[in-house]
Amino acid sequence: MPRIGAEPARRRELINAALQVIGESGTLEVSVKKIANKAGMSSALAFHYFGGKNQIVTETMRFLLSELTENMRSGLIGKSDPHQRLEAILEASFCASQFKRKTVAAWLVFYVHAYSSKSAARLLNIYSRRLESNLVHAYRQIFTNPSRAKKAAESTASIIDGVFIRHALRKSGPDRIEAIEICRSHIAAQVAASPTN
Amino acid sequence: MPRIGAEPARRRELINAALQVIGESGTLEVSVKKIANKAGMSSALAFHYFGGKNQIVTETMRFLLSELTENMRSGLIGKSDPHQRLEAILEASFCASQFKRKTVAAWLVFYVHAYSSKSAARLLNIYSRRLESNLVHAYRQIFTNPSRAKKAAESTASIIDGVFIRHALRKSGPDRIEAIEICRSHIAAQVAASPTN
Amino acid sequence: MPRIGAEPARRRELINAALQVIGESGTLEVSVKKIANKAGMSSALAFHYFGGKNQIVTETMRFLLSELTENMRSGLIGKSDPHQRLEAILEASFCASQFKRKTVAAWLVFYVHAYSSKSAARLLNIYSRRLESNLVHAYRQIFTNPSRAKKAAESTASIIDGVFIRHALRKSGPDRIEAIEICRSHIAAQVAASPTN
Amino acid sequence: MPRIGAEPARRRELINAALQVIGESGTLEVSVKKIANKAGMSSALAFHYFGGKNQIVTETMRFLLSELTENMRSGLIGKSDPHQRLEAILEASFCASQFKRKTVAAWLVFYVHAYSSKSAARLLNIYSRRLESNLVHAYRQIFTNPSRAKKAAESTASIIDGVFIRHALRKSGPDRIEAIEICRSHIAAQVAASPTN
DNA sequence: AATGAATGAGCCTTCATTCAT
DNA sequence: AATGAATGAAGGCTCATTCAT
Repeated sequence: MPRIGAEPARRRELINAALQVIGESGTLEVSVKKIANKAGMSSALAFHYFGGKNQIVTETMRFLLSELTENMRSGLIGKSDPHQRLEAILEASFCASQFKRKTVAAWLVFYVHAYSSKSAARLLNIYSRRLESNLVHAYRQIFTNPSRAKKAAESTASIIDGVFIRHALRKSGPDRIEAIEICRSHIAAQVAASPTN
Repeated sequence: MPRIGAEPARRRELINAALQVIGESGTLEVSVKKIANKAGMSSALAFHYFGGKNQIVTETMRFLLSELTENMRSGLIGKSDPHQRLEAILEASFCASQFKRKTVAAWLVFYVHAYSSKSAARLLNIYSRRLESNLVHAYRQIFTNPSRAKKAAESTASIIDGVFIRHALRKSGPDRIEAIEICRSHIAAQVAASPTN
Repeated sequence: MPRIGAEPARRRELINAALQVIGESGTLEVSVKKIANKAGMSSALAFHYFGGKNQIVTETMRFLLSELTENMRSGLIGKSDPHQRLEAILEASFCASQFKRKTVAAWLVFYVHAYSSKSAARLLNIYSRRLESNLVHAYRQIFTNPSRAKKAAESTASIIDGVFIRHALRKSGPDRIEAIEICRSHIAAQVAASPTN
Repeated sequence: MPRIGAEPARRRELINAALQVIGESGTLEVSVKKIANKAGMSSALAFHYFGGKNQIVTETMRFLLSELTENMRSGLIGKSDPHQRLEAILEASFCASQFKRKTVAAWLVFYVHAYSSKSAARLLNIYSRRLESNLVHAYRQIFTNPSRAKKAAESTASIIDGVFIRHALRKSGPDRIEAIEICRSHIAAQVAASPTN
């Protein structure tokens, strides 16, 4: 997790601007100039700080993921009950600060970008594995069968992603309550369906 | 060199090429020239047939969706048992011909594109509503409570999308058996969890 | 004067279409396709008939000029009085059929085109000399001094062109009555100013 | 390589180059690249400074007109005698610096361009009205009848334009002495023809 | 630290033109 | 006679990137 706070404020402004612009346009096809100008600086300065468009994109993605990771970490602290932990994971995944239309759109853009960008894939992978590990860990305490736990984790990760992507495309903007509810009931169904495992 | 009456064939070739190129690159940022060349023609001809890059993209998307729709339609024909229908929906959603890495990637690209393109959103919407209507219809026969059916449909649609997107990013390429299995078990859990509804 | 009547009707239609399109757009930057389509044929056929865009333009210009020339010729026939002849020249120059906004615009376009096109310059030159010769001939009968006649002719040709161009740019469309009146009074002033010459 | 604070100079160079290129070719169909290269810079820089080809053209036209306007203004300063003023208008209209073949050609091109371009028409209109107002003002002091003055102004403006356009197309290049002489004698004839008005 | 100057590369698109049918 | 197929060339414009100041 890069400590962005330690970087000059200008980098933060730029990352924020990138998030805005990418989120608004739903594309990575945004010019560095547009991002830099939104951050109130010249594009040359953006290059000075980041070295290139790729890096701006990568750092912006890293920032988004690190926020999510931090949310999850802090939400899980001190909770040992698996159900509580699953709930915390949902809360973090759809946390109000991130589950806004523009942010979700940026998320999606990065998600797809990972398909063709190695560095983006790496970043996403780290986050993805952490989420899965948290899920597996929780489900292990619920299902005695490890393979069952693994499957439940995979399935839960899938529905989180699915709900995410579907809500991103809604004109009305995503509704986090509803999103969480869908995932929560998925978890409940999973558990209920295999009571003795 | 000019082949007469070649319009339909040429358009198909172009759409195929677009699918390839977009699927390979995971982006809409591909030049018309690249697509046209892959289809064995000059970019000028591509413009002659489609009128512009947007139309190429739109038509390609339409093609993908129409294939999916057709798969679903033919898979559902003559099945009245709701469980069979749900299974058919899964089969169609992850049908072997479409659930290939490149196709899935193209799918994803279009999916995201719909965020910023009105015509893409419209196309996606039509397909999306059809899927949902099929799901709701099936669940209505399983759950007496209509609201329960609606929720199950939404949840199932979500997990299908989630599994789709997750498998798209796998280096190893998507595994349709596994994908279907995850969704199938989600459906089973839904049903098992609310036996009396 | 090319006998256009002897050419296939298709050429005529094409020339007419070119006149329309050029007159409407006020530019030679119109595609052959647009012209051909306006004439109800494919651009390939236009090429078949004319061999190239340049020829289409040249022939169209030739047509316009030949019409003008014919008007002038028939208007002058049988008139020997110089004042009557000058009046006939004005009538022909601003003849109702040609002095329409679109036609005048096409005229202008060709006029400017002559600056950079040899063939256009040649055509214009022929017409220009004929007009001048007609003017000089008339003025010779009015002014005994040949140099005075030459000057009057040049001056009259100038004001005809000037009135033409100014009326071309009017939003309200050119007004031939007014145009002729200006030229007529110019002629009168010329004559009145040198009564004894 | 970058010169700092070069914007105004660069714009001027570009405008000059545009004038050259347009004047040489007698057409607006000149690529921005050609203009920019003539000005010793890349086309991208031209776009950077002007934003588009249209603006380059418009600014070039504006420059030409402003020069003409300035010539007229300074030529009229301190002159109150109407005949002197008319003479000054002619001098300015055919001032040596502007009445060169290439400049006149550019003028013509812009003139015709005004037919299809709103912004060009606007620019031309401003200049045109100023010229007319100057002419009317002078003739009002010569003719007591205002309608007579108005007609004389219109007629003079016409002959100026006509002489301009005719001289533009001469291979030998325009001859300002002769041009002025024609207009001068037109004015004289006007005045002589209506001595008591 | 910060920016305007500057450009090469590339993209979408149009067009005149040719050719086989 | 007539046209769709096909393309090379060119044009306007954008953009990531570099550099001097």
